[in-house]
Amino acid sequence: MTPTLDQVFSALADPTRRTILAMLLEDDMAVTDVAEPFDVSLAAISKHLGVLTAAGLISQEKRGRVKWCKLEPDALREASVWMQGFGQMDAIDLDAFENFLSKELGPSTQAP
Amino acid sequence: MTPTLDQVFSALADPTRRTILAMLLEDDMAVTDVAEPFDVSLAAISKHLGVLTAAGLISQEKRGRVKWCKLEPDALREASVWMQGFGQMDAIDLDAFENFLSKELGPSTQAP
DNA sequence: AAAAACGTCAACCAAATGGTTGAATGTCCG
DNA sequence: CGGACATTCAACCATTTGGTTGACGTTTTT
Repeated sequence: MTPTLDQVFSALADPTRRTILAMLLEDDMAVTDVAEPFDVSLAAISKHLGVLTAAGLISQEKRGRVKWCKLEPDALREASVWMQGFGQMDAIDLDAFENFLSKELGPSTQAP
Repeated sequence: MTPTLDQVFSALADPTRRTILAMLLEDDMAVTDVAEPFDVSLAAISKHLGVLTAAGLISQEKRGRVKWCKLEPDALREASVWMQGFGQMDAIDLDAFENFLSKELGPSTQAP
């Protein structure tokens, strides 16, 4: 089931979860190691990881007794595109945008 | 007080609020007019607008008995930058962008 | 085999969220 | 002035959220 914008944005709304994502930017991590720097229980972190997984922002793979957490940055794309619709054009690839425009406004599709 | 990433992302996590933002993309609107298409009470919409204002995503200016709501897209920048840190966002998904244009702005919108 | 490590589950709790209704406030108009 | 309109406030309710603790099932280590 593809995650919704609701899931992605509300997953990002929690500072603990954003920190976890930033940690995973460095490297894949086991659940216990993700939990280590935080001042909450392992179970709480396990729940956060469940939310991030449901939102598609990370994936989890169990190898032996260790469950590895891996960042899935592609899940941010849909949300990023939504935001860019509000004028954050400096954030997008202008070449790709021009390419899009020339395709849309090309000779055969030009509005009368 | 500058809004936090928490406030921005959790404001964006609600579909009603995202729809309101998309409506304000077209034009400034009065609270009553914002509420009109939704199937909830005016008070509920008023609360949503309060959340959006606290997040800095809109501003509200009272002129006479009418309170005008105006999109403040700059508030998205901080959140957008945070997401950019996760990479692979530079090549915008053109299909998704087109989808945004047609879905959020509506088919009646015409290019100038 | 027993112990330790890894992680989740279940039950519970407090606080936040999104919704309702009805009264209250302010403003325009006849 | 008095009424209609625009918006918020206050009190309330159900659900969700983020947290806890302790028990539990697996896998590794000794």
